[in-house]
Amino acid sequence: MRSAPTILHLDMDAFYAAVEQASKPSLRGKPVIVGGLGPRGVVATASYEARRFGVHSAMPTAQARRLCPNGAYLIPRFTLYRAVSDTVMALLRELSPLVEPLSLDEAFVDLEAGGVAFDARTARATGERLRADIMAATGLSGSVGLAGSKMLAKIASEEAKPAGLLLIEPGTERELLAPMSVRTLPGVGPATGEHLRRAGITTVGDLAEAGEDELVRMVGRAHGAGLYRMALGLDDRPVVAERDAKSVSVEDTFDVDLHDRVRIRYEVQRLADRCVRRLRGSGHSGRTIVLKVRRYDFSTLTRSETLRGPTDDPAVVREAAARLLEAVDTTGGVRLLGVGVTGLADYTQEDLFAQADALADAAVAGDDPPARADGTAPGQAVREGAVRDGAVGDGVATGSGGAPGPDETAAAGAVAGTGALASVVGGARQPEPAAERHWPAGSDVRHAVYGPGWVQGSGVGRVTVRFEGPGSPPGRVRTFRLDDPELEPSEPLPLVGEVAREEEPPEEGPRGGG
DNA sequence: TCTGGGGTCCTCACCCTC
DNA sequence: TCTGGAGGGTGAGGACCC
Repeated sequence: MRSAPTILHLDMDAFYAAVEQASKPSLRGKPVIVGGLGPRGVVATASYEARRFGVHSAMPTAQARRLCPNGAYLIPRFTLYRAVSDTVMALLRELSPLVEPLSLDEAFVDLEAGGVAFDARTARATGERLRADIMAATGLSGSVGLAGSKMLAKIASEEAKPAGLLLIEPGTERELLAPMSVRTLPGVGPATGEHLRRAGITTVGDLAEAGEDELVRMVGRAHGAGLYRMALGLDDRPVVAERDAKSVSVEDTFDVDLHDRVRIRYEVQRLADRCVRRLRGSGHSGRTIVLKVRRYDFSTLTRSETLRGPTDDPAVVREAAARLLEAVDTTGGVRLLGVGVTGLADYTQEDLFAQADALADAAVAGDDPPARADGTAPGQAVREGAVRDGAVGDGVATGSGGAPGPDETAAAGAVAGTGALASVVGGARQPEPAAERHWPAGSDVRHAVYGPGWVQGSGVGRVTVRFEGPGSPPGRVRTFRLDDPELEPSEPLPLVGEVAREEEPPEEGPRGGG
């Protein structure tokens, strides 16, 4: 615990939704919900306007739609969020070399290590300047908490929301914390909160009064001791700039439960490949392979297998995942499958995917994907978008605000999400000749005549586009055929500063175009 | 129409070795 | 040779976070 408030916690306000409002002028001041749009999607972020209707993070999107039927429901655009986040993190690194990002929209900064704050006054001035700099650079607001420890700085930024700054003077912690709910403390979620409530402990003050022994008895050694220290306002965790990843995993929730064992095996193989791609992308190999299965009743089980040594060989991970699957009863249906690797080590081998592809090309008939549950030809809808970009929600953002198109309906029983499609016929990928293009709500597009815009909704063979950008006034809406050749997916426009370069040919969009 | 995705950390059970 | 405890590795699951 430091004697000066030199730990800063920044939390961007309703980040994803705020970025969407900044880039889509017609949504400013309106309820915006970003998340999975499929039947099993959940809300990632809701704008403050949407929160007034009771919509919040982690709520099923279907429930959000009932509470706020007139909100704008958009898929997440992680490429843009990452770019904005990079800008914000760069501003934080100007304050100190010790910056610990927690996510795209949150970070701790050790101001003392940057030599910019030694007392409350300079810390506060630094925080205010940071908020102004972020607003100037991105057009977005963030909340700042300042305190002598990470826990208190985080609590302070939460209390300061939205668009505020709160400094907790060292020495006032216990008094400040005492009346707060136990749920304020990091690590106290619904289960622990309920556990404590049943014992009559509802505030941080109650926690401190209960004593360490009692808390350890109730919630376990590590958690109990940690809770007691936090209740006293004690937290000496340092700000850590770099953290090593401990595991890599991918998972998909399916719009409709899978029952066909052959299909389930096939999905596990695909997930294993995606997982290894990500593993290799991060420069790691790993020793323990984990299979995750969530069944029709939402019960979740994991099975794992530890190898003799670390691997990043897709064939090895595929085989291990397949072995693990054999030990799992999937009767009744499966709503989610996941494959992960833990026990990471720092190395990768040669491009084993290229080798595997070469082998597959040489023996085309050897590894046919299974027939789809709806009876269509094997492998007609293999999602490529997910492989290219492991974005959250890729597997769940099926709906697009309107009625599902024919392809969506056809795929519903087989493939969650209908991103860019490619054919795999007899093992060789071919272009999808007749695939209907998919326009997820919120995605960026460019029209040859009307310029840049975003998809407001699609369905019944039509896509509705609003033509506007971050710097423009609210734009007009136009409707096109789904296969309009003048409409293309495009990259997001920057929020502030750099003027969009007109008429530069758009690169292949993150969701492809078929 | 309930409940995503990618993580971390902790606890407990079980097995094996010393 | 048998037994019991300590401790590490492994596997499974729960809770939590953003």
